[in-house]
Amino acid sequence: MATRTAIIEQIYDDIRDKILKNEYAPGSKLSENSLSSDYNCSRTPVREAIKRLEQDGFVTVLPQSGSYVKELTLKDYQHIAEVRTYLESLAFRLNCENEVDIGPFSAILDAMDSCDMENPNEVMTFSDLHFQFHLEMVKASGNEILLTTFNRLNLNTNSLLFYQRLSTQGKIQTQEEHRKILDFLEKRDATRGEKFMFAHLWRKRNAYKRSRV
Amino acid sequence: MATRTAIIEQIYDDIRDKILKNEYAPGSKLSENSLSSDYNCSRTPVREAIKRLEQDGFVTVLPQSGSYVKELTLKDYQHIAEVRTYLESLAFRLNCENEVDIGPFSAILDAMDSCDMENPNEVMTFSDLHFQFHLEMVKASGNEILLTTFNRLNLNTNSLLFYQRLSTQGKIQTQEEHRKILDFLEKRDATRGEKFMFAHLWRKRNAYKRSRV
DNA sequence: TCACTGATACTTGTATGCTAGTTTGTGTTT
DNA sequence: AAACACAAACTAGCATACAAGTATCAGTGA
Repeated sequence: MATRTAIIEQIYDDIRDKILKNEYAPGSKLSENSLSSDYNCSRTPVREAIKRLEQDGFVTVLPQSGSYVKELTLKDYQHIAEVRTYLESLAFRLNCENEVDIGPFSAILDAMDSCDMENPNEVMTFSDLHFQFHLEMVKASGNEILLTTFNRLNLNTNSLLFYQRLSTQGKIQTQEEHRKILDFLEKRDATRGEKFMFAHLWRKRNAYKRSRV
Repeated sequence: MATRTAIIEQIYDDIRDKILKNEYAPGSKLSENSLSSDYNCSRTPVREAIKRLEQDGFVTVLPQSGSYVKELTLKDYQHIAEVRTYLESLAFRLNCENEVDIGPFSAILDAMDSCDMENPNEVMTFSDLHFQFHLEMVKASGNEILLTTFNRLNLNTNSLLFYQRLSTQGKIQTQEEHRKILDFLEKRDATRGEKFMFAHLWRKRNAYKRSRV
């Protein structure tokens, strides 16, 4: 089977994950040599993985110099938020049309509810679940191209935490919105639900836009 | 400078172009060997280009077997049309916000007007310009991530021509809609314009959806 | 005639070597 | 001490060699 080609995939996913989780900090170097020894393989698969990451905007490659984790500007974050808003609005509409089961979504929201926002660890869990909720929305749509497109957006931890209200009060407000989104989804109210989903995400985009110095 | 790495870029663009223009037919084989002799280089750059094309959904790579131009199903076309609709709606909104100059757009529409739809050659030109119009809309937005995302959609000739009304009558109707879009853009009427742009594109999506057999 | 088997010629996957450009650090000069 | 120049060490770009899986086709058996 196609187990061989999975090496590149695995390296790509791994590095991407570490970038999104800020384990590889923006600006830090990704050397083909050191990575190839990390993964116990030659430079070739590492190289292809880095090329893919470059294509997706996670990495900047300077020829004959090195590959570096991309440092995103506020403008980049704004642009990503804009695209994201529209992609997720589409996802919501498709989910209404497909009459998807809201069970999995409810489960995530319930798990988020039980996070204690005074405990930093659980705040982290809350953020992870928050992203899960949105990712699930895209996955459920059944549009593979939409999912691929969404996954290529550099939605790293920094971008996700930006202007997030991580207090207990903030959690309550966020969850209220999420439950409202789920209500619209349950009622298959694409028009009003999409509008609400749009507003939910576009607000963040506007935060990026305003915070330009 | 970074002239070396441009080889991959060039090969990628070239193959992508040929796929979009149906010069490489869906299902046809893209051998690394024959391509590397075509471009007078080794397999390495060709290979990286193909990997990128695979990532973008233009090519299917079967391990130890070969790379093939992806054969898109109606469902794929539908999915692409869905994503496209939302991306271009975003582009329109951004163009309103940025108060872009409608001059270049008018120029394209004028050129389209002068195409004789009884002449197959000019029908081709009309289609090219039609795509240009939509691409320009995305380019003008100033959102690089949006542009990259849009370019990665497999909007090939087949998909673009599908259910296109290529008669003189069809041209008139299409152009009316385009001029209306431009009107909204000139008035910076993001809300109503976006709605119109959305309908303009979503109709095509629905055509794909209905034509499922 | 058909079904199966096996060898062969293909394909891509991976490793490695070489080249050319960039960075860095050291030693010299002022 | 500071600035410059040069050399050495590092980087990725690309070519090539080998490994391993896949498809094809001829030949043999029934």
